[in-house]
Order: sequence, then structure tokens, then C-alpha cells
Amino acid sequence: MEQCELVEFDARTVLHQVGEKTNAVYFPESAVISVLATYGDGSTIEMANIGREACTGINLTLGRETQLTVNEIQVGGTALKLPAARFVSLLEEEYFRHVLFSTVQAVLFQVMVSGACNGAHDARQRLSRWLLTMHDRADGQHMNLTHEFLSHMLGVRRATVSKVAAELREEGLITYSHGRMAVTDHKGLRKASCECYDRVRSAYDTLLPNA
Amino acid sequence: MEQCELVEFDARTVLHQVGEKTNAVYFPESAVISVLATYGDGSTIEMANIGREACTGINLTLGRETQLTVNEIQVGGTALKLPAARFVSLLEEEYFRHVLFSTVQAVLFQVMVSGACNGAHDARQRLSRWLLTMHDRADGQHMNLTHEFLSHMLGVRRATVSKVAAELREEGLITYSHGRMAVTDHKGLRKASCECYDRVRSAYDTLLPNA
DNA sequence: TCGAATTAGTACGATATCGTACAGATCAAA
DNA sequence: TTTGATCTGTACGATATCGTACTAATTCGA
Repeated sequence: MEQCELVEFDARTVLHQVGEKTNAVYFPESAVISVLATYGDGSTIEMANIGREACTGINLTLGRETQLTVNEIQVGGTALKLPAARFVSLLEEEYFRHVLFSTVQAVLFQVMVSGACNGAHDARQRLSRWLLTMHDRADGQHMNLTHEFLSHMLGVRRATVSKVAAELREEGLITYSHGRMAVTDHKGLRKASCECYDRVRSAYDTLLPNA
Repeated sequence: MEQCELVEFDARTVLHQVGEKTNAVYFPESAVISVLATYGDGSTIEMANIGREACTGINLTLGRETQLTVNEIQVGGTALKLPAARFVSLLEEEYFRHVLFSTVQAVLFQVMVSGACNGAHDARQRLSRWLLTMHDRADGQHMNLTHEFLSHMLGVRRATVSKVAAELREEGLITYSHGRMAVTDHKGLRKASCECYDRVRSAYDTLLPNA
């Protein structure tokens, strides 16, 4: 990673639009990147969630130079930036290619499980899962998350997030106030969540054991 | 494809279980393969849908020999079967590898859009979309689909499928009776569907223009 | 041709979420 | 410390779907 540049992003930074050429690949450290679906009525929902276990550039890894989706920084923080040309030449190295291919598989699996989860589980379970995932990347820090923001990730109304979040707080699983949120009972939140959290986590462990 | 064997599958055939070694890759002709999520309570929902535009073996394409998901034949029919060893050696050919990499990207995109659709759109829209997708592969033939079956694909109750299907039939968009279903008004069904149908279709056209 | 099995229609109370709106709480900047 | 902006609590009727159950229609095999 000698040729990487450390960059810092604010939340909501859009990395690129659909159809743009990929000029760099990002390996998040503390930042978190989302792939979002946006619909005609302005509603949004998250399709994929890239944290420090993974990276962007899946299409580039598979030989395609232009972007198929919009990537947006969801949680501000740092990421390592690798220019596309350097990334592509690194792919010629056996080990690097192996890791990247594993990353693609992990992301695909995550997207599958999350998509099924969207259809099968309710807002409470999905919110719990999302918070657990973020908590794993936050190193004990509080997280800057508003209900409004979470509603865009989960594809539900803000009022629904508020209702469910209040419930979880009532039960002592999380705390929050004005855009700051923290997990206070990981185990309990896991119970409030669905099996999808564990499934994704163990798939990452299997595919990327050294991450 | 000289080394392919033409095989015929009944619906509901399970191709393999999680953790099994991939011994063959399938290129559906008339068959359709699903990747299913199954939950503790026995409920299921489709995570990916592989028809003749694509193939199985994504993990193998990316260097992993064991399966991460359960693949099941959802619509009986024919498929070309290519032994894993032969598939892997074909991947050394530039063109074949390019096509397979594009297929992986197309499937990933489809999974993303479908997953978001699960969270954002209602049963009527999702059923319409599913039927349109199947219709595209059925060459004008009727399709063997029961409401019960569709409920497992969409992750909703059978009664919900019946209600929505009756609506669509009322409007002249589809016909059905005892496990046989047909699309009678493609354009109308497209209106009943969500934008996700077109998004997936155009992504396949972009990534696999010759398919 | 009849009976069993499969498939579909439908009902109904319960629940989740929508869609919208407004008020109260908290924070940040002047 | 005030003020405006942001964030959260909450209400309420509407709608979608659940969960379940029972009945009716159709098909297929004996």
C-alpha cells in the first residue's frame, strides 16, 4: 500500500456518479461508504455498505472502467486512496488479486443477505443490524447518525426510525441524542436484530480471515 | 461450449448445499435457477435469479471452490453443464474470462437492485417485476407458477400473492389458473411494476450486449 | 368417473408502516 | 443569552401485509 494516499472525507461526499470512469479505488479506514438506490420520488435505500473490511472498485476489479452505481460517504472519516492505474497493475500480482476477488465475493454475499433482509425483516430488526455493523467499525466511539439519515439507509420513514429507536433505548440497548448514537448492549442488540448480522459477519470472516 | 453437456432439470432440484465443492457450472437455457435465503421459521426469499443471460459459478470464477449459498432450480428446463475443472481452465482464455467477469458484475447489480426493491416496493410491484423477468425467458410459453411458489420467491404470504395476482388479472395484465400463469399485457404489467425491472434489464444489456 | 390432492378465493382481526403534520427539545452561532 | 436550525417525540387516519383458517374450484390419478 505504499502508493496509497490517506484522504479524509466528510459524510455525504459523493465519490462519483453513474457512468463516470473510475479514477481511484478507496480502502476505508474509519470512513464508511454506501452504494445507494435513489428513486424518482427522492426516496433512497442502501444497496451495499463498504467499511474497512472491504473496498470500492469492484467493477474495476472485474475489468470494467466505468461505474454502474453511485457511491457516497455515509460516515465521515479516513480512507486510503489508490489510483485506478496502480490498482489495475497491482491486480496482476497473485496475492493482491486473490484478496480483491475475495472482497468481491464478500460484498456480493453481503448484498444478497441485506437484500433478503429488506424483504423478510421488520424495521426494528434491520435498524438493530445496521447499528451493530456500524458499531463494529466505530471502535467504541459514538456514531454521528440522525434518525433522518437512518431512514434513508433503511428505506423507511423517519418517524418509524424514531419509534423503533426509542424502543431500543427504552430497553437499554442503545443511547442517542441529537445525531449522536451509541450501542450500549451489543449482545442485547444482537437479540433484537435478525440472523442476518451473524451471517454477513461470518462470511467476511471466512472470505477475508486476515482483515 | 463443446465440452458442455445438456441436462434437464425438474423444478425444485437443489443443485448443491452450502460448503459443498463446486463440481460443475450451469448455463441455463430454459431453466431458471434461484439463490434462496432460508430462515429459521422456514420462510424463504429469493436473493438472486439466474436465467439464460447468466450462469452459476460466481465464486468459482473468483477463485473459490466451495459454495456460499444454496442454488435451486426454480423453473424446470434445460441447462448446459460444464465441469468445474474445464470451467477453470477456460477462465485462462481472455475472452471467456471477460464474459464471466461481466456476468459477475451483472448478477451483482441485479442482486443490488432486487434487494433495494424488496425494501422499497410493495407486493404488487414486486410480483409484476418478477413475472416480467420470467416472461422474458419463457418465449411466450405459459409459466408453471403457483401462488404458493411465488410467495416463497417474494417473501410474502400466499394470500398476499393471491390478492395481488387477482388484481392484475382483473386488469387484464396476466392470466392464470392452477399453477399456469401467462403475461397477457407486457406493457401494462410494466406500469404495474417498478423501475427496477428496466434497471436490471438495461444493466444486462450494457454488460452482456451479446447475450 | 370419482375421490384425493393441489391450487386459489376469501375473510378477519392484528400489526407494521405509511404519510403527514406539528410541537417540543437540543444545539450552534450570533 | 437569544435565536434559528436541526433533531426527535408523537399523533392519527389510511393502507399493506400478516397470520390463520376455512371453503371452493380445479386437476390428476386410480
